Amino acid sequence: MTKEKKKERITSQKKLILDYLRSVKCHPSAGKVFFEVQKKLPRISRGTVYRILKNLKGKGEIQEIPCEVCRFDGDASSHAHFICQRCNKIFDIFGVCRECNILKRKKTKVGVIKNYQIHFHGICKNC
Amino acid sequence: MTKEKKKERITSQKKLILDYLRSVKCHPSAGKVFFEVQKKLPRISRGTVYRILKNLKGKGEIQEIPCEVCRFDGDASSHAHFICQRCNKIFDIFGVCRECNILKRKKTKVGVIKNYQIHFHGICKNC
DNA sequence: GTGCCTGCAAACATTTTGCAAAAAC
DNA sequence: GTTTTTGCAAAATGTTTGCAGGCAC
Repeated sequence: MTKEKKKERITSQKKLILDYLRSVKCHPSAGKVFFEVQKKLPRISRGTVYRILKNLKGKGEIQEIPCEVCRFDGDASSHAHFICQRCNKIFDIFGVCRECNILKRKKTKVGVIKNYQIHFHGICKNC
Repeated sequence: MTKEKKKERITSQKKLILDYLRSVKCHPSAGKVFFEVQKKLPRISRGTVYRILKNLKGKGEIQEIPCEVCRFDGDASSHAHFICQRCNKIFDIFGVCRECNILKRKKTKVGVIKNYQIHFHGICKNC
């Protein structure tokens, strides 16, 4: 009863940001998203980008990768990331952790797990 | 030859911060570290805390847990963290991922893994 | 005494917010 | 027409940095 207040609207800004994140293999920061999206929508503002990213993350459509400065991934599935300590590039690694997938959605001693993230740190093959 | 320039000094600030992180079970943010350490060393500055935390992390003596706002853990071993989405508390989970331990220090397609972090997100038993 | 480390304060980067105007429905 | 969303700019937050003086060695 207290929920059906507002219904969300589809705007060009939202579509553009989600399309951008889905289309790109890199893992851009909020600033990078703003910079790229601005090319197509010059009047978009930084605040809007932050609001939309937060909104998409809240709906589980994208995921946030917290590192030095947060990065975003258009693929919201639970996969691992390899973060290069030298160049800061982020690579996807799929199918790494069977045990974590088993734990997911189970009760642990500390609480109920909804999601997980794995970050590997090291030096990438280009560096 | 290019390395042996400076030799590091042991200061009361460094000792205090490391002792604090090692003695505490919570996973404090930089701000919290400053606040707590300030109780014993009223003249310490925020800049010093940030510098020392970065230094300790660089030496692998502590680890940084990147989430909304970075948190630190006096235990630098590769163990998992459970982060409550409601109260933001962080819990340690040990011995979770055998597969990740095997991957560690091995070459993968993307590069050499030195370390990893696993973050579980969910609702803790208190919430 | 030498040179690294600290305290301070200012600078910087990133993210959030209030509000009026614009856009979606 | 109503209500959500945006753009703007200011503010809040978190972190880094330059420099002079202090402290470890």
